[in-house]
Amino acid sequence: MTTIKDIASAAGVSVSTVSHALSGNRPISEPTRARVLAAVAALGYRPNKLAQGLVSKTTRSLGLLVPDLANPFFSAMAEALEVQAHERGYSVILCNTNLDAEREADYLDVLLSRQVDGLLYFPGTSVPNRALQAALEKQIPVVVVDEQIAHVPGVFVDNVGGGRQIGELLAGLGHHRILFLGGAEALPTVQDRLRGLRSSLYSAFNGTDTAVELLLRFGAYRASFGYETVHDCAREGLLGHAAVDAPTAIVAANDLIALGALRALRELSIQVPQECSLVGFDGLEFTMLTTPSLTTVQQPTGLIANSAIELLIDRIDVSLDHRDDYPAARLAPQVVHPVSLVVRESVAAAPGR
Amino acid sequence: MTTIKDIASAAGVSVSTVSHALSGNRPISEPTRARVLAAVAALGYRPNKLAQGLVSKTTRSLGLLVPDLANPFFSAMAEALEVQAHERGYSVILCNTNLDAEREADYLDVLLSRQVDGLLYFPGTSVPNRALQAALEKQIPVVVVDEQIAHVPGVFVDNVGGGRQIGELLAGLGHHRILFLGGAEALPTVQDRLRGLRSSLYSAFNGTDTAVELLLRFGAYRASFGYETVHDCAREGLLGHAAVDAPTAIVAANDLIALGALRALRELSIQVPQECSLVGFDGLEFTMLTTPSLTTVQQPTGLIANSAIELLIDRIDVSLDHRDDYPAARLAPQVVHPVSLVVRESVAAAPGR
DNA sequence: TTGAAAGCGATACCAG
DNA sequence: CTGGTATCGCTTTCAA
Repeated sequence: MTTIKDIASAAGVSVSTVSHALSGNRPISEPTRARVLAAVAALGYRPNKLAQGLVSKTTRSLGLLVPDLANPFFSAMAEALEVQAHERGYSVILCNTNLDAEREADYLDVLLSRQVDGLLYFPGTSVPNRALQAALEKQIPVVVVDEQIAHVPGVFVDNVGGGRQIGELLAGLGHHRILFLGGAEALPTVQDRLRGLRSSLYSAFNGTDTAVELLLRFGAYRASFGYETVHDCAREGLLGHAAVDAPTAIVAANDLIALGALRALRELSIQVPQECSLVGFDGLEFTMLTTPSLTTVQQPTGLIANSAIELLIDRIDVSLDHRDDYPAARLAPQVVHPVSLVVRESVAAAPGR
Repeated sequence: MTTIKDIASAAGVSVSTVSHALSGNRPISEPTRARVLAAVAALGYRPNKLAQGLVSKTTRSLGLLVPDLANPFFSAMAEALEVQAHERGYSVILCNTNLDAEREADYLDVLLSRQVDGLLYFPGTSVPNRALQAALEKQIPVVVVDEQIAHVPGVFVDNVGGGRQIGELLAGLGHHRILFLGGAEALPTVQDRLRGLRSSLYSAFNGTDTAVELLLRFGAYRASFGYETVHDCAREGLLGHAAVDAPTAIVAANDLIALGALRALRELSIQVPQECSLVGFDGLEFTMLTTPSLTTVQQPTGLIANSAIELLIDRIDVSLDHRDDYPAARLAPQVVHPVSLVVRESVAAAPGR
């Protein structure tokens, strides 16, 4: 392994000269710099980031805490975040928390001991995040992605607005009996999407003689939840051809749930969208490939990643500059991105209208 | 930030004692160790991995070079690999190469300067991997995942066998005109799957008066390729109700391609499986949720990840022990996992038989 | 414009 | 069983 000393002797200069020639932190005469650069190229020198980090107190690395890469939304976000980070010269340490508080705490330890400059944190769960709190106490820059947490900088989408758009679409088509398949009940994203849906439905039918009926089921952001719940509902007589007053539309809190529901509806021979409309959330790629293709709310993953990295790196820079009076700079900016409804085949007018 | 010195003074011992009390590298009297541990707990001390790595020449970190996390197979593998690595005390640095040789080289630089102990490498592309060669020359332990590369340790599946199982299933159902939708033509995984398919078809129909007709199309491991190619074929009169001697089955080189193909077939009103059977490869979760559900070859992602991490860590240990006579230990073990065909709704007997 | 030397936070060797 | 100290590879004053 070739070190800065090797370069120094090869170029016939001191190590400080080499260091400065490479960092540009002080003027170096052109001939000297050329000799250094030549030696670097000749010996294939690569500065040791560990040593650099040890003295500079900064590693240009970020920790990415994500609940579950098997969820395509998270893997899309992970990809986008990593690409953005790399463009700005940061490396990403990947951590699969599996929604497990113990694992989270564990990872936080590892990341801190690896001296990461900042944390990208996906809550994904509704339990009060001890790990997140610990990180904040350690004064390490954190950006929460995909969820709003008070007093913590974050990037997320207008989930209420997304829910509202769904509601407006469905109300306009005459749907007023709707089954909502949520993820975990306590999840803010689930609650927000539901809130938007509910409010737009109520205001749409306000003053008319049709009553809004919103049937709620909660579970998890997984296809199996959608699949099983639809079958459960059928078994309970809430859904199916024999059911009276069955919902005419199903709104899933994310695309995975919708996918599971779609499969179950097919098994129950319930025609989508003729007998029952179906809407997802996230805008995953596969939603355009299902049969029927899925109406969904598109999340701008690239933009989210963009703002998240920007926010985080800004905070890192701030905390570097104001190492002492850090609390003074303690703003908690929140970036909200709009979402857009993508209407596809899975939605039609309510039957009998 | 609290350092080992702080612990030493807090516990009233020397730094070496603290170090050894924590590492267990030499006997420490019980009372002393207790005092050290108490101080550690009290001050929330976490050893700085940078400093540790600088002296110990090992960082317990791995680089994961993956072409594209948007592909669910890769994200499933990434998740499994990271979980395994974490269980063994290793952190994973995520790198999205996007099949771009320049990015790969770039990442390799970063990873080397970060002193990773080893590399998990997904080729994903067929171009001769300069980055991989460079890594090998640097003597850094590498394990190639998902593809066999001569003289490089690797973990992959029996793609030929998977192709053969597909061929046997289809031949048994009377399919002898088959459209194969490959990924990139030069990809070994694509070639192997095709080879297995072809050989089993030929041997099944050998000696009969039915001729095997295998139509080949190559493109990329993406849904859009499957979608567009099926439409192209229809436009060319190779597929569709008007086509004479249209293939009775489509074999896609992976599940994404199959998903795209399924959608296109639906748009062409070609019934799957009554008019055309469809088979994928990878065994992604969504394949059981499509309509019809997809027959596919299941890859054991967990097992693959397991062997890959094991292989890599073994090699790391070896290269640590034999730092000098390393080439002597230069075996290139290759682990092959079997795959299993999962038969679902998308396959039926060839029409008219 | 350049060099010498003091650390960064840990490990491990050498004494005692 | 414990303590001092050189060292890892680099950045960064401080002097020249």
